[in-house]
Amino acid sequence: MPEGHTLHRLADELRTTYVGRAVTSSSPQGRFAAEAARIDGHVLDGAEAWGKHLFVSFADVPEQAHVHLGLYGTFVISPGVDRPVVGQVRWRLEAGSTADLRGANTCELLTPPEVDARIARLGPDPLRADADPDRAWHRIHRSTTPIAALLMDQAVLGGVGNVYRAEVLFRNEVAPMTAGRRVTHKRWNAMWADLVDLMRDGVRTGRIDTVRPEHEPEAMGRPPRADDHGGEVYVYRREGQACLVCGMPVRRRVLAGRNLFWCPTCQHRG
DNA sequence: ATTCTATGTCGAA
DNA sequence: TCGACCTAGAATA
Repeated sequence: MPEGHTLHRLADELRTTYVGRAVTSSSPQGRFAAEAARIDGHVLDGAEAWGKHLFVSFADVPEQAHVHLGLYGTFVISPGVDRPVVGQVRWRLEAGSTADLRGANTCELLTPPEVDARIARLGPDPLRADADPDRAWHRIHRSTTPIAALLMDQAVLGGVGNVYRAEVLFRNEVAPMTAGRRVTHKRWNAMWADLVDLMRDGVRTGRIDTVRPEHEPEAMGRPPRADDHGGEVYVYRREGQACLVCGMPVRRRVLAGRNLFWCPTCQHRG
């Protein structure tokens, strides 16, 4: 479930579990074997997320491990060591606990300049205290690209994925195909503040929950739903189902190769 | 047994 | 805009 909150949560978990400890590093699957061996036995001294990218550093190893989970990668930490390898484990870290990386789009060692270059290509990340929303605004307010596409562009904003994109547009009543230049500065600031709240909540809970209390099914006199993607949402993957606010069927279209979900009635603003 | 799908990104056409 | 790629579980046959 990799949007930015997943990576920040993972960085926190890696620090808590391993910082200051010498780790065993291996690549059971083999595709990260030479790199894993360079790390083996070194003390993990940092883990940090920038958008959907994770960087892990080790004492006396100049390079950092750079991980991107892609669409379906996972990095799962379990108690204990010497656990049986299940499936394709690209990278395994062990020190009291075992962290198994599977299905990652990217797992590589980068030199410090390469790390800096990778981070420099990312827009501001709502989960980072040093993020500047005006950097994103600068790109948005001069663009003819739909705001729904701009939100997904990692050079505009770091860490927002398909769920947060759909949900922040709904919560701010913004029509997804509105050109960036038609979005007001005030509305952008509200969307940014909303992303900060939603994504921080996501880091805390490990889920994406965006439904306000007054729209919870119980509050609306309906039975609770069980979304299968780890959270309660207004529109994401709810095509054809009734909007939780107005009851109109939620719509779907493909935009830039990704499914976009929205309520045509509630989302009317630019 | 095979196909499909997924909260992502890149590069070729 | 499209296919390729990383993997596993669900859906379909």
